[in-house]
Amino acid sequence: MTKYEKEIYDIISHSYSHLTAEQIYEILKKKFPNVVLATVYNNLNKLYKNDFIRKLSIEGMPDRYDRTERHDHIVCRDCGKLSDIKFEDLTDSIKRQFKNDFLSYDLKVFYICPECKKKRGME
Amino acid sequence: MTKYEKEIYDIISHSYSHLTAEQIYEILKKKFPNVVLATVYNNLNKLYKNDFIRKLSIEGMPDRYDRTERHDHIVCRDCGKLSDIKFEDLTDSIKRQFKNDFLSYDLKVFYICPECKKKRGME
DNA sequence: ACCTTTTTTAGAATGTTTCTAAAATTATTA
DNA sequence: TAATAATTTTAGAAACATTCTAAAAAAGGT
Repeated sequence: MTKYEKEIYDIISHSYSHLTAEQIYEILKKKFPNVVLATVYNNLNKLYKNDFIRKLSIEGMPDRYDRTERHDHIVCRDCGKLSDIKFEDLTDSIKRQFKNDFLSYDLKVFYICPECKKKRGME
Repeated sequence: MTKYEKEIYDIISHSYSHLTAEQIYEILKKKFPNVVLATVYNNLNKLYKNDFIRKLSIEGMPDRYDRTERHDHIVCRDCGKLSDIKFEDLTDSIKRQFKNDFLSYDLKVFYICPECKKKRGME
């Protein structure tokens, strides 16, 4: 792992906030003021390809990067707010159906977060 | 529902191929040569907000639109190819955990499709 | 030290999606 | 039905995220 790859990996694996490339870049700049956004993307892609990090695509927002430790997500359908949840582990069940022939899975539960419920006027 | 909203809804609900906005636009143009891509986006957003269609965000590809009928997806981690699968229904299970307070969920299973396996040289 | 490979940089380019303001259409009301 | 209001569509610009390209810098190997 190169310097930046390691740094970016550390940022993601110690964060619980599903950072965007831009946010990672901002964090990295504090320590390495000369680093460039393309470097962040390069290393994110490399880390993702090698399964060191997860990549989350939420409809209508930039991609977010996450630690690989098994957990699921709940997403507000109105504002896109993303939080961690831990739902039952489906690995074995999926393995059974696909005869081990899968890498990972991604479960997203959609809801309306309390703030957006207020906005919508549905208490 | 307006004319285009209805047309777009029909295209999506009769298709099993997870169309992009661009693809829907191309289909629509055959019947309405003057329609414009922004109209497609407007109506897709409206349909999505009102829960008439699903929206699928796959890492590194344009959003895709899908019928709401319950089913899941399997995605090739290398090329992004998307196919329908039907995994056990998790609705009740999630309902139990979230006390009915959720709208829907989205399960994506990642794998390497046969073509990409060949490319990678892993038969 | 020299050559090779990999990584980073800088900035342009690409692709998707949203935005804006005007025009067209549809619905409402008098 | 004419007048007005509200909604939808258009056209094109703009925004935003991400990738690409070529050169420079850094790291690795002999």
